[in-house]
Amino acid sequence: MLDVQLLRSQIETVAARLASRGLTLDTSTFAALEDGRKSLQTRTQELQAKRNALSKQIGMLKGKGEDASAVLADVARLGDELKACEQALPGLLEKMEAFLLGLPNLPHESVPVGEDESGNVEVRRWGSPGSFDFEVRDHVEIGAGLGLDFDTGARLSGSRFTFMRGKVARLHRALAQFMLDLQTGEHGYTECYTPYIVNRDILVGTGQLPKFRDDMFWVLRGGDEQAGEQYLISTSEISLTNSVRDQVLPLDALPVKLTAHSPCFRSEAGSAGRDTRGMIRQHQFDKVEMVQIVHPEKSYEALEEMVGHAETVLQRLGLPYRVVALCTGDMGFSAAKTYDLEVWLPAQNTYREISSCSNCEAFQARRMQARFKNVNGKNELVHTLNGSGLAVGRTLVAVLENYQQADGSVVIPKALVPYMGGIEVLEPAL
RNA sequence: GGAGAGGUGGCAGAGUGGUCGAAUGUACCUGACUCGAAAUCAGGCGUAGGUGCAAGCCUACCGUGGGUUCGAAUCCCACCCUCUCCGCCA
Repeated sequence: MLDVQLLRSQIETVAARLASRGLTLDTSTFAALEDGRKSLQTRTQELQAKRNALSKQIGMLKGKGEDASAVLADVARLGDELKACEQALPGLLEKMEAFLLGLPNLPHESVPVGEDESGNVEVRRWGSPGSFDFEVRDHVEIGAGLGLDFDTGARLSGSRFTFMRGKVARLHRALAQFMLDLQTGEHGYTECYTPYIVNRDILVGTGQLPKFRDDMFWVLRGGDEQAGEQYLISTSEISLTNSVRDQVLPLDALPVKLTAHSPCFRSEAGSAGRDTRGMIRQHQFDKVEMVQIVHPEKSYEALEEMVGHAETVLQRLGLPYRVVALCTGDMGFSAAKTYDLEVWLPAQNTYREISSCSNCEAFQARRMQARFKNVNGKNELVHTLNGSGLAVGRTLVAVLENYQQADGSVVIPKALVPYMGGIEVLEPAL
């Protein structure tokens, strides 16, 4: 959420910065809401102050045993207008809140301006795509003999679900374990296990709600028709970041660095027809997520660091990738700046997103009321960052495709061998 | 699921309709005393929001949401959470 003070004082600047994201700020709606809010709120508070003062008088008079009927009559005169104000104000404040909750974050000044992904800027490349002296197969073909079973996934749950058995299932687990060990053991993140089902407010905190409800899976508790719905997390960023909501952290607690391996559930509304083959785009996938809660002055430093943490995973696995700075038009709702990591997929002959690292600045912190005590002893909003380290399913795809052999086997990257119980090559069963 | 107890400021803990945003203790900060510290003494010390150049003034907040009342931490209703015991259960 943007700082409402900023909108009040510099609406044109805000509008210009949002325009770079392709969003037209409805300044007249804001102005109308703000005018209404200001007059109604000040009037309400004025009447409340009068009522409180008169009520105190009544208390004093009655305490002394004197007649209070005159004051009582004064208070009664406030009645109707006060009641009307107190009834109208919450609705107006909610409208204002809803307006603010629907606005995306302001892009950082260093973000390249662009309309869509074609405006993204490649920052660097690592590794070079391998050459194959045979026709490369995609992960669907390679995986078929290794236990990667899309038919069963579809039979159980429909499209965009995958069933894995045997060696591929183990490889999938090995990848997650390896990533988690790396981020906790070498990069200083605290391993977490979080709920996968969360309350509505939690999604408002990180920005999935109210605007992107269609992207979520939501659930109802058995037997209780009255209970509100809860949501399956679409990333553990949600539960990790919200772990500091409504908190005032001591200065020396920063930075908080958290990581978790979790499933992620996404309805992929609006993605019909995209990446329908294979496990690039699934309704359920695993991810090792990194989250940092940092001092506002350190957040851009932390972003660079976090990108490095994600890159390390790809480097240890020997997977070629590039780092891309997303442009204003391609960034996510909550982000002020985002780097994507794109891994080389030989079967697609292109780089595909495998990690996304974002600095959300105070955007989420303001929604969550996540603060720290600054050097002056004042409460100040933290900055939050999140990044994938990495998406496990897509990493599995990348390993299968980049390490495939002519005979259909797949060499296990050295870093994973210990996690595979010493297995160095996956041989197809068929 | 059943029975009971409870949710008040960083913590502890009072407050049962009227100058209560809340006693008191403790922690913390500032000052005094001290060579320094401890002890002691004095003062300060919640959050969000509105308004104002500012000092300040004002509003809301005692688990959450409603209600009664001129006035609610206090009374009423619903819900949530925590703890204890029992049942069930991976």
